[in-house]
Amino acid sequence: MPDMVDQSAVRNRMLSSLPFDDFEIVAPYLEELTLDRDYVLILPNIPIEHVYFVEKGMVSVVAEKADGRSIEDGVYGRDGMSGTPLLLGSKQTPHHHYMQIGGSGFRMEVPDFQKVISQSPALHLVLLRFVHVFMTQTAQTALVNGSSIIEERLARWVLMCRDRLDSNEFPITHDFLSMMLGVRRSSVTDAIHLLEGAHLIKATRGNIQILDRDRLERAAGASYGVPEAEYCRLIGPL
Amino acid sequence: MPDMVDQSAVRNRMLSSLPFDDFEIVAPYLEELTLDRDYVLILPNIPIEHVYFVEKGMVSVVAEKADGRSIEDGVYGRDGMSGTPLLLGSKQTPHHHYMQIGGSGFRMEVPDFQKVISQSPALHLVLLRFVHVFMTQTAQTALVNGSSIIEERLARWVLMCRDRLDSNEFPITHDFLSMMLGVRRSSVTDAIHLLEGAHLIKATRGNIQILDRDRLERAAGASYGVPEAEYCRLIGPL
DNA sequence: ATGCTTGCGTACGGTACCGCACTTTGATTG
DNA sequence: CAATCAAAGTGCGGTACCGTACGCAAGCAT
Repeated sequence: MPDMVDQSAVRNRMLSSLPFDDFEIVAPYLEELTLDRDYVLILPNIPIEHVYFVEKGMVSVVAEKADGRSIEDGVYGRDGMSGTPLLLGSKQTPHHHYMQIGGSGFRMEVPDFQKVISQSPALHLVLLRFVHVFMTQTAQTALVNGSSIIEERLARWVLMCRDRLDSNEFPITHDFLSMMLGVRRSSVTDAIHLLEGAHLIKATRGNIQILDRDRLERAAGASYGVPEAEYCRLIGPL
Repeated sequence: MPDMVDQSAVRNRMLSSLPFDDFEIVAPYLEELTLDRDYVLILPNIPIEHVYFVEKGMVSVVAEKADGRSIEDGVYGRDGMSGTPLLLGSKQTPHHHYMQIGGSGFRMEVPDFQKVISQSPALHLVLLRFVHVFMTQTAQTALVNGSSIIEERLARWVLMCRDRLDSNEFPITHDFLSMMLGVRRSSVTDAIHLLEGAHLIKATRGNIQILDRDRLERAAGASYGVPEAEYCRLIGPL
């Protein structure tokens, strides 16, 4: 058995929120690893081999159309887990999961995960609740993709990023943001300039820094908040 | 105990796909009822009291923004069930579920549902799989809302409707479609005229009829198909 | 220093869709 | 059959965003 992970040092909410007895069931199967940017957690339509509990960094969940266009459905980091389809009777998913912001985490082989789930109802429950919240997030993405201007959607994305990292600053290029939001790269540049002009963020080459979180939230308007409230209600503060 | 429902007459896929022994567990709690257009199955942020198994008709799942704008996240009919949050450790959801096309179905009180779920792993599994497919549908909605023109999205919507009703014709107004797609009412009118011009559909007052399903699917392009394939893979043909 | 690559600023014509509003038509009701 | 209302047709100016593309600058390797 590998060295036991110390729960008090764990940042992932799915793991840190467990009663100690449940954590002890899970811990022996956790393998720690670094998760560099672009690391693929799940390939579309391929059976999942490992589930990942992110400690640092952020994952993008991306849906791809047959014509090559793609867009981000949602993001997660230490607030969740990869591999939720396994809880829903599917070994795979049509979506791509990869590290958008590099970091680190734990992973577990799927057979071990299935065993652990059956032994720890507490873990099973919190993971199902995460599924519910993530569905809410995806629904909110559908909503804002259809009804909000780019500036608001960008503000929402930056806030979601902030919630999952513990930093007001993170590395991201306009090019990647344009893929996430499903818009032109130069439209992202324009939207960034608008938020910068209002002194809400500061952008440098490959980097975005939040200057005023409260006013950024106001800039996001009704785009931001619903899934976040649902997370608090069911799982706890992030 | 009410009269037992005859499984062979049941059209809802969640119920009709069950082994007979499992169906017998479920059946005693089913209450048959008509579901008129606009009937509300789930109110946002209010505890769910009944779960519904639709037999005929179609449900819209709608997300609302604080600023009043709303958009459809997905639809279901005899392919699914209302009340999936209950499977995910939540008694409520931020979304609105109501009959978009009137019909009929069964309902069950939530405490009975919880009991039935624990007694029938087969039902539990197929419902979880439906959750997975519905997530895929919502993700696809996010994708097309952000990257497809209205004409394609309309074609997708009509096809999804066709899949869930057994008719090539169904009652729907441009006004409702505009709320579902999150666009202007007159933009819907324009898109309908385009599809009509290509002889794919025929629209009359408050009504849409499909003339050529195959070519309509081609008109929907990459917008249509991914969640539908996932349903077939995990649950079966619809 | 020199080149090379990647990320960003900027421009221009084009278009899909918007908000608003007025008209016309079809169904329903008294 | 007239009155009424909901549904659909139509028009017009406006704008958010697109596709494309070209130049510049920051960082990296040689």
